[in-house]
Amino acid sequence: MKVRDLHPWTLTPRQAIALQEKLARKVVHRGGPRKVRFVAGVDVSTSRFSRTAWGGVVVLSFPGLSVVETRGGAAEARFPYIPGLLAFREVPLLLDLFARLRHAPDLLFVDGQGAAHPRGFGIACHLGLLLDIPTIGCAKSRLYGTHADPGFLRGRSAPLFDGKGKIIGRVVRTKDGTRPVYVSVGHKIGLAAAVRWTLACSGGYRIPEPTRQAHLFVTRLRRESGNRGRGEEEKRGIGESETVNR
DNA sequence: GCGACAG
DNA sequence: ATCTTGTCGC
Repeated sequence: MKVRDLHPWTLTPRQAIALQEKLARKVVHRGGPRKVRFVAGVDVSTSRFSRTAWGGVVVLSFPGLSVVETRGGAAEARFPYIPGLLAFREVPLLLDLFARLRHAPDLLFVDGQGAAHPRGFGIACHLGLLLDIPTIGCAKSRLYGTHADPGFLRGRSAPLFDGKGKIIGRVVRTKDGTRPVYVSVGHKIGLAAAVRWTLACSGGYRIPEPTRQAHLFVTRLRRESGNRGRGEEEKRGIGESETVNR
């Protein structure tokens, strides 16, 4: 039985919120990966003409940050995009892709929030909890919380506060002068470590390499497998690759 | 009631 | 996220 079979995905928004409140208590906001050999990134792209969603998982070596494996595919998104409930739309597809992965990531970057969420349970927490691995939520824009300007230079950051003065994440400048990214704890990692890993996995671009490679992969997958989407789902992943361990 | 609102 | 042409800056 696969992980997804243990989880009810066909929920109403109200039920989804109740589930988040329940699962949020199980998230671990401390620690971090001990030794990192593989870092992964995920991305999902949706069609405007149908409910088709293309997704991809890319595993990179660390500290080299070179791609060692890619898995991709398409499926029907069974839940609409609702701010705060993104996981219910993207996680099912991503779990299927992880089930086909040969390399087990030591750390995962998720394109979205972790604890910086209305109920402290963004998609990074959701994925981390179901996969039971350290995850970092690194979003391109804000969903929840308030903050000051982190400063112009790469490496600078500012705390992200919830409505009660509690720090739920950090706004991090990963590249001089570009818009900052929103970093928050996903699962099995602390905020300070999450920020350090984000910077350690960012090079000359604003987006951390794992997430950036996942986005590039999905864009390529979508282009090579014919766009559009309506009809046949469970499409094969094109351009998948793997590199034998060692 | 009005605005905010990951991807 | 998606769509879409040009354009501002290093």
